[in-house]
Amino acid sequence: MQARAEKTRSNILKAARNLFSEHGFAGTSMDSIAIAAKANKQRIYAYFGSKKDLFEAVLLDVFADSAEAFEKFSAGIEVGVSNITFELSQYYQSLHVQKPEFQRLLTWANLENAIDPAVLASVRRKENDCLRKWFDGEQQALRIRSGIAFESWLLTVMGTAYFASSNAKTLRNTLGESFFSADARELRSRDLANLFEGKQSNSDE
Amino acid sequence: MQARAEKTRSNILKAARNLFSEHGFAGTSMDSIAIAAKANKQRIYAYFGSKKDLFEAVLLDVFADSAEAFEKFSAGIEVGVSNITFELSQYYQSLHVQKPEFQRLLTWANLENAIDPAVLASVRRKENDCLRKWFDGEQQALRIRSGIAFESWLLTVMGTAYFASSNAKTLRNTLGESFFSADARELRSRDLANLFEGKQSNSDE
DNA sequence: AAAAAAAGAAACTGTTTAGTTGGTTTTTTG
DNA sequence: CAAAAAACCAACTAAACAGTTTCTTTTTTT
Repeated sequence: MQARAEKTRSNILKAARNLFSEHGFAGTSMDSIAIAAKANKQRIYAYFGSKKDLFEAVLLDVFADSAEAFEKFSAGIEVGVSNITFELSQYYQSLHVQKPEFQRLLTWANLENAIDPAVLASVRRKENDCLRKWFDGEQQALRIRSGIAFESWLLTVMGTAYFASSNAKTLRNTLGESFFSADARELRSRDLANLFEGKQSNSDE
Repeated sequence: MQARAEKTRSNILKAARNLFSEHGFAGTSMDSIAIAAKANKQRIYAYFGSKKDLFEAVLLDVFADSAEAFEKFSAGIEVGVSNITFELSQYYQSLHVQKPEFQRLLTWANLENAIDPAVLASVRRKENDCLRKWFDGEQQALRIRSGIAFESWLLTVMGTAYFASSNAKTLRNTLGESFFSADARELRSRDLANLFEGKQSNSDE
């Protein structure tokens, strides 16, 4: 494939990512993608085969970007020094703010059943293993309280970030605009870190 | 409106709710709704005007059901006796399991920008006020630790339930099937309650 | 300059879609 | 039973859609 062809392909992929993330699979037409990519509709079919295949290609592209972002993030983490819960919460929250199309696309794909579990597994595995290792280490070092399951921790940190972004309109209305400032985000990350911090309070019930 | 007409209208609304929640606004055709409702397509337009209007009617219907469910839940809460965090977490999680179309429809509507903020505000206000009252009371009674913002608490409890349901396919893959058992849900609720319980650990940093 | 790869323009097929219309049948109600 | 409300049937319009085809133009490579 020549350089020009590569450029056209990537233009199409980028346009498709924008439009699919904005309007979903059913809500996006191939014509609109061609126009947005400033390319010929024929080229889309030449490079991607079908609308469905194009959507999958977009998903894979997003997965790759998402994995790359996590690589960068994890490279900056100093185990034993960084507050993992705080940093992770900040990371997920800022990801949702800076790359909203990641979450939108994933959400569309989830709703539309467009995610191939096998593909996803291989993508998530690496990130998940890293997180589990961190969590176990922190919990053993008593920097994360005992008696809390990894799944609860992960779900809480990812879930709050995801929920805040996914239901932004709802929350803006009930909790106010200030809810979405960087300061408010940091406060939430700190609250989360605080919750999971240190030893156990009382285990029996 | 006669009884028969009422029945037809409600059949259409129910079919529309199912299909919209399954395939989204763009992914659902009026013909398919008519067939599912075992009604004439014309009747849909007679009762609801347009596809968009029908979608909004479905949303309002879901909001009403959702508010009713919360009413029932809150009636069973004994302030000072129940563990609010635990009960609320259980409530939201079971709601997502038992009425998955609530969350699916809300998610579609969020993605498709189909929610009228003004309408939503009035719906959420009541529930939100109740939750805030509960939270403040519990925090003052030292049953929820101090130094944690209401928003963090709410986001955590609602967010984890929402995230687990929204990304079920993803999580089933990375965390396994057992993640979705009633026992696992209860464990998560208990973990959450545990996190927010009691006094403060250490506030300065 | 010649050959080949890449891209464009534009019309086309066949299907699906939202929404409409007009005539007929069924059900309810007075 | 008769009027009126409710529902059905089925064909229709006009636009949008995924995907194809044919032919021409531009760009790159040798």
